[in-house]
Amino acid sequence: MNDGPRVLVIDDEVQIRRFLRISLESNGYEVHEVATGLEGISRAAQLRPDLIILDMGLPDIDGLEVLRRLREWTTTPTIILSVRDADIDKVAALDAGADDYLTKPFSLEELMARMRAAQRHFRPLPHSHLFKAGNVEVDLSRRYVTRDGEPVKLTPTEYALLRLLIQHAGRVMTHKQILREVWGPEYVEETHYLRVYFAALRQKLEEDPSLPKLILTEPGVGYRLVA
Amino acid sequence: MNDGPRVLVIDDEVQIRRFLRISLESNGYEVHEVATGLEGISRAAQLRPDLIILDMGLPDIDGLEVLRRLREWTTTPTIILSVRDADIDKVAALDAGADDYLTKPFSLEELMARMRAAQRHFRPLPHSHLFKAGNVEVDLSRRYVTRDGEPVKLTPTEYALLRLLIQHAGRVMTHKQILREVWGPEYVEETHYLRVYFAALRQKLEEDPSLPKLILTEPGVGYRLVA
DNA sequence: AAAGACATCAAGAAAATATCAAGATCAGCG
DNA sequence: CGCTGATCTTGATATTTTCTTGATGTCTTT
Repeated sequence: MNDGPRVLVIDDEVQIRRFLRISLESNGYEVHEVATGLEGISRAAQLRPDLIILDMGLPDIDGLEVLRRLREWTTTPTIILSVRDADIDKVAALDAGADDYLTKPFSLEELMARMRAAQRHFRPLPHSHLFKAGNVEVDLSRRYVTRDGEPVKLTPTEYALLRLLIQHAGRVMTHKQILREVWGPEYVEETHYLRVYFAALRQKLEEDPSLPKLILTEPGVGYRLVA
Repeated sequence: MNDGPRVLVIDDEVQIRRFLRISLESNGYEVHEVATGLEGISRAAQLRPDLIILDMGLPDIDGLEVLRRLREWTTTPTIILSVRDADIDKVAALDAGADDYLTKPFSLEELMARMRAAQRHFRPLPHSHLFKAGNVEVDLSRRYVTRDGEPVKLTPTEYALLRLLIQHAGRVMTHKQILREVWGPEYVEETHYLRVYFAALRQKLEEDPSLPKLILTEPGVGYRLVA
């Protein structure tokens, strides 16, 4: 399993690591494990996990200290495992930035539910990816195109074409590249499509479609979108 | 005290409410309390608390149902209190969108630490429980829809569809996204459902259903609700 | 001036969407 | 238990949009 969310387990007990590896991997997680706090910190930096499971009783440095050091640079959701059930320990861990605190022994079901809950908090805000050139604006995250502030309607193919150009803005894309990306490898000879669809795009986006300033033709080579 | 974070306590036991009010107010929280689930939902909409503490055993509707109804329109951090310690209850609550789950009796210290942890997660989303566009208004907290001030009756599926669009107002939702969210992952191919139900929604909400101004079709892609 | 590459326009084909209505299912109720 | 009304599902058909294709015109280079 190396497709699901990446989990970093920091625990010195082999049995716990083994148990978590088997259980979580069979539930679609990609599990990485280390036995010490220092390893944990460096592994977290390198791995950029989606979730950290941190045992409080580590051989080298205190779990609380590991958590503090992690929180200096990352907000990755972190769930604490501990044998200690006292309030004061829970309070200390949560206030140091833990997202949740489970007392050993814990049930796998509860751990996984709390993992899902912790992960929900981490959803990165839907930053809208904006492209702007001249009087044309494209919001790739919303699939929304405007010209002079007015919404522009594009067909699926037109939009796919425009998006490809934006992703390579400023650079020339050859006929073959474009055809392969938008229509598929079996269409690389259909250069006529390009003429038809670029004409349509210019019609919808250019001030004067016969004197394009945004979508430029590179004769004999391909097309280019100004950056 | 009416300056700190606003907390809404939904619990039918007077002693618990009293205890929480005194304890939390003396720690700088602004505490509001209700005794039933339905009150809780409407109070949450009106008050916009920073945090909700929800008891699972309520006299009118099940706590889990209250949580689900809250999660239809708000992501306010919500901590569950319950007498039940079984995994299955915890898992159900956390998967329904709870941020944390405490078993009674609990310690005030731990509760407050978990409250602080839960609040850290809160990223206020630009969601309101009221949606308005054109002559249509939707109150998500009451599941109440009006057109020109007149109540509109929607079937459960129609409402689920509308709610999804509202939660993503202004951006295109693809056919698959909609089908997965409203009908479930096994329905992602049933694009015909979309036609039928969008027709019904337009019939009920649009001025002229054949010239929709609210629910727009993006051919080949999906649908979009105007923002 | 001719050839090759590109642009434009338009019409038929294909795909996607809208509409209408009948059968199936389900929940509440006498 | 069967009835009733509401909702969901399914199918048939109409309408709209998009894709594909061909014909024709223009520009540039040699």
